[in-house]
Amino acid sequence: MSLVLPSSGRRVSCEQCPLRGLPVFRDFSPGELAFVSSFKAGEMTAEAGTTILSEGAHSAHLFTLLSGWAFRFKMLDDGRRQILNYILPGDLVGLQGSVIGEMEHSVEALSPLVLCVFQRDQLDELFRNHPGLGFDVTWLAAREERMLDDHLLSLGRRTALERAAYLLAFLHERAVSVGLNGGRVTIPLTQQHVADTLGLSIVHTNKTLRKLSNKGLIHWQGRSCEVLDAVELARIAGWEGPGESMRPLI
Amino acid sequence: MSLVLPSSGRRVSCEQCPLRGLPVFRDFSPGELAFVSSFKAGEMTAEAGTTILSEGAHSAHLFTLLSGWAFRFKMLDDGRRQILNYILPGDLVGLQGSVIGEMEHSVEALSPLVLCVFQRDQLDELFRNHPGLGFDVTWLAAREERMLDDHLLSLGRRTALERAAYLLAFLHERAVSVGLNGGRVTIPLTQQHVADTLGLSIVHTNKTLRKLSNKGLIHWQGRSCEVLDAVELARIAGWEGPGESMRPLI
DNA sequence: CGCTTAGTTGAGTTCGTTCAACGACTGTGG
DNA sequence: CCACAGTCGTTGAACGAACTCAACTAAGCG
Repeated sequence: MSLVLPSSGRRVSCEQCPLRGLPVFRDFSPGELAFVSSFKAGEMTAEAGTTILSEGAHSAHLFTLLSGWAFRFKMLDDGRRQILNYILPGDLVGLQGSVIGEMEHSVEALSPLVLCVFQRDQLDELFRNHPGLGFDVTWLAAREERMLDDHLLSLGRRTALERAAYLLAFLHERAVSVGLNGGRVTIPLTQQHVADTLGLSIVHTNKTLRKLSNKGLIHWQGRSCEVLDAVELARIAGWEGPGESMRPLI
Repeated sequence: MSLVLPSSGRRVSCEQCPLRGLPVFRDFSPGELAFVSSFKAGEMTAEAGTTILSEGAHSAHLFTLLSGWAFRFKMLDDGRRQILNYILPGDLVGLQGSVIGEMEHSVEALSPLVLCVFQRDQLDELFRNHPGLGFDVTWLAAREERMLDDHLLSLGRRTALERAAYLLAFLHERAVSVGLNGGRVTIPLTQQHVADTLGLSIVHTNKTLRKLSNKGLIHWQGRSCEVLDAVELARIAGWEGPGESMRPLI
């Protein structure tokens, strides 16, 4: 479980960023792109299982995930864990900590990661010289807020089966939007992660996933889940989908 | 249940704003204050029970709550309701809708409200001409995100009693921070609101609140709850508190 | 005075939990 | 190469927390 610290060597230039070409991300002006490029201090890689940021830390960095899957979580004193949201390519990581100060949640890698590293103290400059990008940061924060609203609705008012269906439809949709569908979508997590996301015990999570499996909607194997019928999952959950158009990529 | 639309008449000037003097709100520069003042298009009042913003709407306005209590919520098709968060004086209302476009939740008044009204399309100007205020908007979005993280932890991993204790300690703390403590703190909500916040049935909510009542931690009467021992409530919930210093007021 | 809303309480049921045991798979060291 | 431990997933059985149903009180309001 090693974590490679910010390297000066840059492998992916912002102009050539493989994410930027995706249809979900809005076009940036040359000026914006140049600033983001200069904002980028380097790259960081991390193995699966690594903790990227921990609760209580005052990180000097802000990240954008380039590739891989990660998740944010909080814990109670006695060890109970709640996964708050998942992080996919194109997502900002550590904004809360960068803006307010101390982190109040931790971030862990589900798969090997590559992250773009930004200096927290250059965020002021971003707001000062590129108001459009400042607005974009707010936009991304509002998007995260929306996802959390959806999760709250799920935890508070959906049954176990509906919750599981929602989560998998949600992750499927996000994966597809960033092009992680080589024919099929495979989500790299364990049933323990699902349990800690849905607020269920691991035993009942297993039985619930089995029901979805028996209906032919998902296929669980090893440490990952393949979504076979996202439309039916969304229908079971009564989930409308993200209703989201294009978004910025910083 | 009438809702008084934006009036040109301004009763409270930003410079004289009764909230601005509170110790939780950071000082603004004269320039910032002048801009916020010009940003303010008017005021709006609403009676308890009024819906301020509804899911699916494209509101041309953004608000800051001046006085009163409100809440954000979402509903499933069959009527199940989840309260997402509460809105207290000094909070921005409708930011998600203003930034992304369509509202994906509704907002309802718990008590009579007074709101400052801003024009959504002047938000660009705010980011362009006052980067510090732009940063502040992001700061407030990150703060909301934090509260939602806490709520998720609660719904996912706390017992009914812990959840209730957390909610009341949380609301108490927020009320105190904006000076709503005339000796004691009284929260204007019904047990149905508590149930829809905690993800519990109304019957079980009643029995849970009764336990807190029997311990002498709260006093329920009429359509409101008085918090008697916020420290013990926080201890039961295992809640650290908001860990929050000063914040901006827009 | 009847009507509505909010809160209360008991009884029985259901959903999700804990406890326990087991199989499949992976990596590791002798 | 095998023995072993560790992780992950699976299933049954018993238990408990939270649910639904139902009935009732108290307060507010026309």
